[in-house]
Amino acid sequence: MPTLSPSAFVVLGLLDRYGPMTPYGLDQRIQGSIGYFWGFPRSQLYSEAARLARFGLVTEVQEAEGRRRRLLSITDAGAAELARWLTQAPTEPAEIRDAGLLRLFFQGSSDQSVEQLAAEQEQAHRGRLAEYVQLVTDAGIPENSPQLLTLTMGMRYEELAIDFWAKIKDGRTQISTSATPACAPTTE
Amino acid sequence: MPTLSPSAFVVLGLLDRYGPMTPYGLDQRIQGSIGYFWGFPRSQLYSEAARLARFGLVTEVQEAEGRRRRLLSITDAGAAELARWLTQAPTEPAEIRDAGLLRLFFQGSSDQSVEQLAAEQEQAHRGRLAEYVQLVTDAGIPENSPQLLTLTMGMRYEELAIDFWAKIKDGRTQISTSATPACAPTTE
DNA sequence: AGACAACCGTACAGCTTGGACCATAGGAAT
DNA sequence: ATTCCTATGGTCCAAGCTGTACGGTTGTCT
Repeated sequence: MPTLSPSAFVVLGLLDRYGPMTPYGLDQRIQGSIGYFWGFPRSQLYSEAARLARFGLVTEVQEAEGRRRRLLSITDAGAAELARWLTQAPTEPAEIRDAGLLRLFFQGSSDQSVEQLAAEQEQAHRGRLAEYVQLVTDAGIPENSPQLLTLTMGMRYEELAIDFWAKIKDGRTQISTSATPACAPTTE
Repeated sequence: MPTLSPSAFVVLGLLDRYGPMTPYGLDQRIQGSIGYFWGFPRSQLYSEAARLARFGLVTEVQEAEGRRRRLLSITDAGAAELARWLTQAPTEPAEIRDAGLLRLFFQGSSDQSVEQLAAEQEQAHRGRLAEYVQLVTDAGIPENSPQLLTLTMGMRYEELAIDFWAKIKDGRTQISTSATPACAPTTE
Protein backbone atom coordinates (compact mmCIF):
# COMPACT_ATOMS: atom_id res chain seq x y z
CA MET A 1 0.00 0.00 0.00
CA PRO A 2 1.48 3.34 -1.03
CA THR A 3 1.67 6.14 1.49
CA LEU A 4 -1.63 7.92 1.79
CA SER A 5 -2.00 11.63 1.24
CA PRO A 6 -3.19 13.91 4.04
CA SER A 7 -6.44 14.24 2.14
CA ALA A 8 -6.99 10.53 2.52
CA PHE A 9 -6.87 10.96 6.27
CA VAL A 10 -9.44 13.71 6.09
CA VAL A 11 -11.81 11.13 4.63
CA LEU A 12 -10.87 8.47 7.14
CA GLY A 13 -11.03 10.90 10.02
CA LEU A 14 -14.48 12.17 9.18
CA LEU A 15 -15.87 8.70 8.58
CA ASP A 16 -14.40 7.58 11.86
CA ARG A 17 -15.87 10.46 13.80
CA TYR A 18 -19.29 10.83 12.21
CA GLY A 19 -20.01 7.38 10.83
CA PRO A 20 -20.96 6.29 7.30
CA MET A 21 -21.47 9.08 4.82
CA THR A 22 -21.60 9.75 1.10
CA PRO A 23 -18.79 11.67 -0.56
CA TYR A 24 -21.25 14.49 -0.87
CA GLY A 25 -21.81 14.43 2.86
CA LEU A 26 -18.07 14.51 3.40
CA ASP A 27 -17.91 17.60 1.25
CA GLN A 28 -20.48 19.31 3.43
CA ARG A 29 -18.47 18.51 6.52
CA ILE A 30 -15.24 19.65 4.99
CA GLN A 31 -16.54 22.98 3.86
CA GLY A 32 -16.94 25.03 6.97
CA SER A 33 -14.47 23.18 9.07
CA ILE A 34 -11.25 21.49 8.11
CA GLY A 35 -11.57 22.78 4.56
CA TYR A 36 -10.13 26.06 5.76
CA PHE A 37 -6.91 24.33 6.66
CA TRP A 38 -6.74 21.64 4.07
CA GLY A 39 -8.54 22.39 0.83
CA PHE A 40 -10.21 19.45 -0.80
CA PRO A 41 -12.02 19.88 -4.09
CA ARG A 42 -15.21 17.93 -4.40
CA SER A 43 -14.13 16.08 -7.49
CA GLN A 44 -11.27 14.53 -5.61
CA LEU A 45 -13.53 13.07 -2.98
CA TYR A 46 -14.86 10.43 -5.33
CA SER A 47 -11.49 9.32 -6.58
CA GLU A 48 -10.05 9.41 -3.09
CA ALA A 49 -12.89 7.25 -1.82
CA ALA A 50 -12.33 4.82 -4.67
CA ARG A 51 -8.65 4.62 -3.84
CA LEU A 52 -9.32 4.00 -0.17
CA ALA A 53 -11.79 1.29 -1.14
CA ARG A 54 -9.15 -0.30 -3.33
CA PHE A 55 -6.87 -0.52 -0.32
CA GLY A 56 -9.64 -1.90 1.85
CA LEU A 57 -9.66 1.06 4.21
CA VAL A 58 -13.27 1.94 3.48
CA THR A 59 -16.17 0.07 1.97
CA GLU A 60 -18.30 1.60 -0.72
CA VAL A 61 -21.92 0.60 -1.26
CA GLN A 62 -23.64 2.25 -4.15
CA GLU A 63 -27.40 2.37 -4.61
CA ALA A 64 -28.44 0.58 -7.79
CA GLU A 65 -30.90 3.27 -8.81
CA GLY A 66 -32.28 6.65 -7.86
CA ARG A 67 -29.54 8.97 -6.72
CA ARG A 68 -27.05 6.16 -6.86
CA ARG A 69 -25.52 7.28 -3.59
CA ARG A 70 -22.21 5.84 -2.55
CA LEU A 71 -22.32 5.17 1.13
CA LEU A 72 -18.84 5.06 2.61
CA SER A 73 -17.92 3.28 5.81
CA ILE A 74 -14.55 3.01 7.43
CA THR A 75 -13.21 -0.50 7.93
CA ASP A 76 -11.20 -1.82 10.83
CA ALA A 77 -8.10 -1.60 8.69
CA GLY A 78 -8.98 2.02 7.90
CA ALA A 79 -9.45 2.87 11.55
CA ALA A 80 -6.12 1.26 12.34
CA GLU A 81 -4.38 3.23 9.61
CA LEU A 82 -5.96 6.42 10.92
CA ALA A 83 -4.86 5.70 14.46
CA ARG A 84 -1.35 5.08 13.27
CA TRP A 85 -1.26 8.37 11.39
CA LEU A 86 -2.66 10.28 14.35
CA THR A 87 0.06 9.16 16.68
CA GLN A 88 3.17 8.72 14.58
CA ALA A 89 3.43 10.83 11.48
CA PRO A 90 6.44 12.13 9.59
CA THR A 91 5.59 15.82 10.21
CA GLU A 92 6.01 17.48 6.87
CA PRO A 93 6.76 21.16 7.30
CA ALA A 94 3.86 23.57 7.09
CA GLU A 95 3.51 25.89 4.18
CA ILE A 96 1.65 29.17 4.19
CA ARG A 97 0.16 29.24 0.75
CA ASP A 98 -0.77 32.87 0.62
CA ALA A 99 -0.97 34.55 -2.75
CA GLY A 100 -0.93 37.90 -0.98
CA LEU A 101 2.49 37.24 0.51
CA LEU A 102 3.66 36.11 -2.88
CA ARG A 103 2.62 39.37 -4.43
CA LEU A 104 4.25 41.29 -1.61
CA PHE A 105 7.49 39.46 -2.21
CA PHE A 106 7.63 40.58 -5.80
CA GLN A 107 6.69 44.19 -5.29
CA GLY A 108 9.37 46.74 -6.03
CA SER A 109 10.75 48.47 -2.97
CA SER A 110 9.44 51.85 -3.91
CA ASP A 111 6.16 50.70 -5.32
CA GLN A 112 3.37 52.47 -3.57
CA SER A 113 1.09 49.74 -4.83
CA VAL A 114 2.27 47.92 -1.72
CA GLU A 115 -0.13 50.01 0.31
CA GLN A 116 -3.00 49.12 -1.95
CA LEU A 117 -2.14 45.46 -1.69
CA ALA A 118 -1.93 45.73 2.08
CA ALA A 119 -5.36 47.31 2.27
CA GLU A 120 -6.86 44.57 0.15
CA GLN A 121 -5.26 41.83 2.15
CA GLU A 122 -6.26 43.33 5.46
CA GLN A 123 -9.86 43.38 4.34
CA ALA A 124 -9.69 39.82 3.11
CA HIS A 125 -8.29 38.58 6.40
CA ARG A 126 -10.88 40.49 8.37
CA GLY A 127 -13.51 38.74 6.34
CA ARG A 128 -12.00 35.36 7.00
CA LEU A 129 -11.74 36.07 10.71
CA ALA A 130 -15.40 36.98 10.77
CA GLU A 131 -16.22 33.62 9.21
CA TYR A 132 -14.30 31.86 11.94
CA VAL A 133 -16.04 33.83 14.66
CA GLN A 134 -19.33 32.89 13.07
CA LEU A 135 -18.32 29.25 13.11
CA VAL A 136 -17.38 29.30 16.77
CA THR A 137 -20.64 30.85 17.84
CA ASP A 138 -22.97 29.09 15.41
CA ALA A 139 -21.70 25.60 14.78
CA GLY A 140 -21.81 23.25 17.70
CA ILE A 141 -18.14 22.83 18.30
CA PRO A 142 -17.49 21.07 21.60
CA GLU A 143 -15.59 23.02 24.23
CA ASN A 144 -11.97 22.11 24.66
CA SER A 145 -12.10 19.88 21.60
CA PRO A 146 -9.22 19.60 19.16
CA GLN A 147 -11.54 21.04 16.54
CA LEU A 148 -11.94 24.18 18.57
CA LEU A 149 -8.20 24.37 19.11
CA THR A 150 -7.60 24.14 15.38
CA LEU A 151 -10.09 26.89 14.77
CA THR A 152 -8.44 28.97 17.45
CA MET A 153 -5.17 28.72 15.62
CA GLY A 154 -6.94 29.85 12.47
CA MET A 155 -8.27 32.90 14.24
CA ARG A 156 -4.93 33.75 15.71
CA TYR A 157 -3.39 33.53 12.27
CA GLU A 158 -5.97 35.87 10.86
CA GLU A 159 -5.35 38.35 13.65
CA LEU A 160 -1.66 38.18 12.92
CA ALA A 161 -2.25 38.74 9.23
CA ILE A 162 -4.57 41.65 9.89
CA ASP A 163 -1.98 43.28 12.11
CA PHE A 164 0.80 42.60 9.62
CA TRP A 165 -0.97 44.12 6.66
CA ALA A 166 -2.39 47.00 8.67
CA LYS A 167 1.09 48.05 9.73
CA ILE A 168 2.30 47.91 6.16
CA LYS A 169 -0.67 49.89 5.01
CA ASP A 170 0.12 52.62 7.51
CA GLY A 171 3.75 52.62 6.58
CA ARG A 172 4.87 51.28 9.95
CA THR A 173 7.05 48.51 8.62
CA GLN A 174 8.57 46.71 11.52
CA ILE A 175 11.82 44.96 10.80
CA SER A 176 12.30 42.96 13.93
CA THR A 177 10.01 40.15 14.94
CA SER A 178 7.32 40.70 17.52
CA ALA A 179 7.82 41.60 21.16
CA THR A 180 8.66 38.22 22.60
CA PRO A 181 11.50 36.85 20.52
CA ALA A 182 10.69 33.17 20.84
CA CYS A 183 14.06 31.60 21.32
CA ALA A 184 16.11 29.37 19.09
CA PRO A 185 15.43 25.66 18.89
CA THR A 186 16.32 23.83 22.02
CA THR A 187 19.19 21.48 21.62
CA GLU A 188 18.09 17.91 21.52
CA MET B 1 -4.03 32.99 -23.01
CA PRO B 2 -5.29 31.01 -20.03
CA THR B 3 -4.91 32.42 -16.57
CA LEU B 4 -1.46 31.80 -15.20
CA SER B 5 -0.82 30.01 -11.95
CA PRO B 6 0.88 31.76 -9.05
CA SER B 7 3.91 29.62 -9.75
CA ALA B 8 4.16 31.17 -13.18
CA PHE B 9 4.53 34.54 -11.55
CA VAL B 10 7.29 33.25 -9.35
CA VAL B 11 9.23 32.55 -12.53
CA LEU B 12 8.35 35.87 -14.10
CA GLY B 13 9.08 37.75 -10.92
CA LEU B 14 12.51 36.24 -10.42
CA LEU B 15 13.51 36.75 -14.05
CA ASP B 16 12.33 40.31 -13.84
CA ARG B 17 14.27 41.02 -10.69
CA TYR B 18 17.51 39.16 -11.29
CA GLY B 19 17.73 38.98 -15.07
CA PRO B 20 18.15 35.95 -17.36
CA MET B 21 18.64 32.63 -15.64
CA THR B 22 18.38 28.91 -16.23
CA PRO B 23 15.57 26.92 -14.61
CA TYR B 24 18.23 25.50 -12.38
CA GLY B 25 19.20 28.98 -11.31
CA LEU B 26 15.59 29.74 -10.57
CA ASP B 27 15.48 26.70 -8.37
CA GLN B 28 18.44 27.95 -6.37
CA ARG B 29 16.74 31.29 -5.86
CA ILE B 30 13.47 29.71 -4.87
CA GLN B 31 14.95 27.42 -2.29
CA GLY B 32 15.86 29.57 0.62
CA SER B 33 13.49 32.39 -0.12
CA ILE B 34 10.05 32.34 -1.62
CA GLY B 35 10.05 28.57 -1.61
CA TYR B 36 9.06 28.68 2.03
CA PHE B 37 5.82 30.37 1.12
CA TRP B 38 5.12 28.87 -2.24
CA GLY B 39 6.56 25.44 -2.84
CA PHE B 40 7.77 24.78 -6.33
CA PRO B 41 9.21 21.38 -7.23
CA ARG B 42 12.15 21.51 -9.58
CA SER B 43 10.58 19.36 -12.23
CA GLN B 44 7.81 21.85 -12.64
CA LEU B 45 10.21 24.64 -13.42
CA TYR B 46 11.01 23.22 -16.82
CA SER B 47 7.41 22.68 -17.84
CA GLU B 48 6.42 26.03 -16.43
CA ALA B 49 9.18 27.71 -18.41
CA ALA B 50 8.06 25.91 -21.55
CA ARG B 51 4.51 27.05 -20.99
CA LEU B 52 5.53 30.65 -20.47
CA ALA B 53 7.61 30.45 -23.63
CA ARG B 54 4.58 29.15 -25.50
CA PHE B 55 2.68 32.24 -24.45
CA GLY B 56 5.54 34.51 -25.39
CA LEU B 57 6.12 35.71 -21.84
CA VAL B 58 9.69 34.45 -21.70
CA THR B 59 12.21 33.42 -24.31
CA GLU B 60 14.15 30.23 -24.04
CA VAL B 61 17.56 29.77 -25.63
CA GLN B 62 19.09 26.36 -25.24
CA GLU B 63 22.73 25.56 -25.76
CA ALA B 64 23.20 23.09 -28.60
CA GLU B 65 25.76 21.03 -26.72
CA GLY B 66 27.55 20.62 -23.44
CA ARG B 67 25.19 21.14 -20.55
CA ARG B 68 22.45 22.21 -22.91
CA ARG B 69 21.50 25.03 -20.61
CA ARG B 70 18.19 26.78 -21.18
CA LEU B 71 18.65 30.45 -20.60
CA LEU B 72 15.39 32.14 -19.79
CA SER B 73 14.69 35.81 -20.29
CA ILE B 74 11.51 37.69 -19.58
CA THR B 75 9.94 39.44 -22.55
CA ASP B 76 8.16 42.77 -22.60
CA ALA B 77 4.87 40.93 -22.70
CA GLY B 78 5.98 38.91 -19.69
CA ALA B 79 6.95 42.00 -17.74
CA ALA B 80 3.60 43.56 -18.58
CA GLU B 81 1.75 40.48 -17.41
CA LEU B 82 3.76 40.50 -14.19
CA ALA B 83 3.04 44.15 -13.56
CA ARG B 84 -0.64 43.55 -14.11
CA TRP B 85 -0.65 40.69 -11.62
CA LEU B 86 1.28 42.71 -9.04
CA THR B 87 -1.23 45.51 -9.00
CA GLN B 88 -4.59 43.95 -9.69
CA ALA B 89 -5.04 40.37 -8.70
CA PRO B 90 -8.13 38.41 -7.67
CA THR B 91 -6.84 37.69 -4.15
CA GLU B 92 -7.57 34.06 -3.58
CA PRO B 93 -7.91 33.31 0.12
CA ALA B 94 -4.85 32.08 1.94
CA GLU B 95 -4.64 28.53 3.15
CA ILE B 96 -2.52 27.26 5.99
CA ARG B 97 -1.48 23.87 4.72
CA ASP B 98 -0.27 22.45 7.96
CA ALA B 99 -0.38 18.69 8.44
CA GLY B 100 0.11 19.25 12.16
CA LEU B 101 -3.13 21.16 12.45
CA LEU B 102 -4.81 18.48 10.43
CA ARG B 103 -3.68 15.85 12.85
CA LEU B 104 -4.77 17.98 15.79
CA PHE B 105 -8.21 18.33 14.27
CA PHE B 106 -8.71 14.60 14.16
CA GLN B 107 -7.41 13.78 17.61
CA GLY B 108 -9.95 12.48 20.09
CA SER B 109 -10.75 14.88 22.89
CA SER B 110 -9.32 12.73 25.59
CA ASP B 111 -6.33 11.50 23.63
CA GLN B 112 -3.21 12.31 25.52
CA SER B 113 -1.33 11.86 22.28
CA VAL B 114 -2.26 15.49 21.74
CA GLU B 115 0.56 16.47 24.03
CA GLN B 116 3.03 14.40 22.11
CA LEU B 117 1.88 15.94 18.87
CA ALA B 118 2.19 19.40 20.36
CA ALA B 119 5.73 18.74 21.48
CA GLU B 120 6.72 17.54 18.04
CA GLN B 121 5.13 20.48 16.31
CA GLU B 122 6.67 23.00 18.67
CA GLN B 123 10.09 21.60 17.89
CA ALA B 124 9.45 21.65 14.16
CA HIS B 125 8.36 25.28 14.23
CA ARG B 126 11.34 26.26 16.36
CA GLY B 127 13.54 24.72 13.71
CA ARG B 128 11.81 26.58 10.94
CA LEU B 129 12.09 29.84 12.84
CA ALA B 130 15.79 29.28 13.25
CA GLU B 131 16.12 28.86 9.49
CA TYR B 132 14.40 32.18 8.97
CA VAL B 133 16.63 33.92 11.46
CA GLN B 134 19.61 32.46 9.66
CA LEU B 135 18.30 33.80 6.39
CA VAL B 136 17.82 37.28 7.73
CA THR B 137 21.31 37.50 9.15
CA ASP B 138 23.15 35.61 6.43
CA ALA B 139 21.54 36.32 3.10
CA GLY B 140 21.80 39.84 1.84
CA ILE B 141 18.20 40.85 2.08
CA PRO B 142 17.81 44.60 1.59
CA GLU B 143 16.42 46.58 4.50
CA ASN B 144 12.80 47.58 4.23
CA SER B 145 12.38 45.48 1.13
CA PRO B 146 9.20 43.54 0.45
CA GLN B 147 11.32 40.39 0.64
CA LEU B 148 12.22 41.20 4.21
CA LEU B 149 8.62 41.96 5.01
CA THR B 150 7.55 38.60 3.67
CA LEU B 151 10.15 36.88 5.74
CA THR B 152 9.07 38.85 8.78
CA MET B 153 5.58 37.50 8.35
CA GLY B 154 7.03 34.04 8.16
CA MET B 155 8.83 34.53 11.44
CA ARG B 156 5.80 35.93 13.14
CA TYR B 157 3.82 32.93 12.01
CA GLU B 158 6.40 30.58 13.43
CA GLU B 159 6.37 32.42 16.74
CA LEU B 160 2.61 32.12 16.80
CA ALA B 161 2.78 28.43 16.07
CA ILE B 162 5.41 27.87 18.74
CA ASP B 163 3.28 29.63 21.31
CA PHE B 164 0.16 27.78 20.20
CA TRP B 165 1.69 24.33 20.46
CA ALA B 166 3.58 25.13 23.63
CA LYS B 167 0.38 26.09 25.39
CA ILE B 168 -1.29 22.90 24.27
CA LYS B 169 1.68 20.89 25.38
CA ASP B 170 1.46 22.40 28.84
CA GLY B 171 -2.27 21.85 29.02
CA ARG B 172 -3.05 25.55 28.98
CA THR B 173 -5.64 25.44 26.23
CA GLN B 174 -6.96 28.90 25.67
CA ILE B 175 -10.40 29.10 24.15
CA SER B 176 -10.67 32.78 23.38
CA THR B 177 -8.55 34.45 20.76
CA SER B 178 -5.54 36.47 21.76
CA ALA B 179 -5.52 39.62 23.82
CA THR B 180 -6.47 42.19 21.22
CA PRO B 181 -9.65 40.95 19.59
CA ALA B 182 -9.12 42.35 16.11
CA CYS B 183 -12.52 43.67 15.22
CA ALA B 184 -15.02 42.50 12.66
CA PRO B 185 -14.65 43.49 9.03
CA THR B 186 -15.39 47.14 8.44
CA THR B 187 -18.54 47.73 6.51
CA GLU B 188 -17.85 48.62 2.92
C1' DA C 1 -47.96 20.88 -12.77
C1' DG C 2 -44.12 23.62 -13.05
C1' DA C 3 -40.20 25.93 -11.16
C1' DC C 4 -36.57 25.90 -8.31
C1' DA C 5 -33.09 24.66 -5.10
C1' DA C 6 -30.64 21.17 -2.85
C1' DC C 7 -28.79 16.71 -3.53
C1' DC C 8 -25.50 13.43 -5.76
C1' DG C 9 -22.47 11.60 -9.18
C1' DT C 10 -19.40 11.68 -13.45
C1' DA C 11 -15.95 13.19 -16.83
C1' DC C 12 -11.81 15.08 -18.33
C1' DA C 13 -8.18 18.20 -19.96
C1' DG C 14 -4.59 20.32 -17.98
C1' DC C 15 -1.63 21.00 -14.18
C1' DT C 16 1.20 19.46 -10.25
C1' DT C 17 4.11 16.31 -7.64
C1' DG C 18 7.91 13.43 -6.42
C1' DG C 19 11.34 10.73 -7.66
C1' DA C 20 14.46 8.49 -10.55
C1' DC C 21 17.75 8.86 -13.97
C1' DC C 22 21.49 10.69 -16.95
C1' DA C 23 25.04 13.70 -18.49
C1' DT C 24 28.53 17.59 -18.06
C1' DA C 25 31.94 20.52 -15.70
C1' DG C 26 35.16 21.65 -12.30
C1' DG C 27 38.01 20.71 -8.48
C1' DA C 28 40.57 17.76 -5.33
C1' DA C 29 43.10 13.72 -4.20
C1' DT C 30 45.95 9.87 -5.29
C1' DA D 1 46.81 11.46 -15.44
C1' DT D 2 43.36 9.04 -13.52
C1' DT D 3 39.93 8.67 -10.33
C1' DC D 4 36.48 10.45 -7.42
C1' DC D 5 33.37 13.71 -5.65
C1' DT D 6 30.25 17.45 -5.89
C1' DA D 7 27.65 20.97 -8.08
C1' DT D 8 25.41 21.89 -12.21
C1' DG D 9 21.85 21.16 -15.47
C1' DG D 10 18.24 18.63 -17.90
C1' DT D 11 14.66 14.89 -18.94
C1' DC D 12 11.12 11.64 -18.14
C1' DC D 13 6.92 9.74 -16.28
C1' DA D 14 3.30 7.59 -13.53
C1' DA D 15 0.34 9.21 -10.24
C1' DG D 16 -2.27 12.31 -8.28
C1' DC D 17 -4.69 16.80 -8.03
C1' DT D 18 -7.67 20.77 -9.74
C1' DG D 19 -11.33 23.27 -11.73
C1' DT D 20 -15.07 23.27 -14.16
C1' DA D 21 -18.75 21.73 -16.59
C1' DC D 22 -22.34 18.63 -17.10
C1' DG D 23 -26.36 15.50 -16.10
C1' DG D 24 -29.49 13.25 -13.47
C1' DT D 25 -32.79 12.90 -8.85
C1' DT D 26 -35.56 14.35 -4.96
C1' DG D 27 -38.04 17.51 -2.18
C1' DT D 28 -40.50 21.87 -1.68
C1' DC D 29 -42.95 25.75 -2.80
C1' DT D 30 -46.51 28.05 -5.70
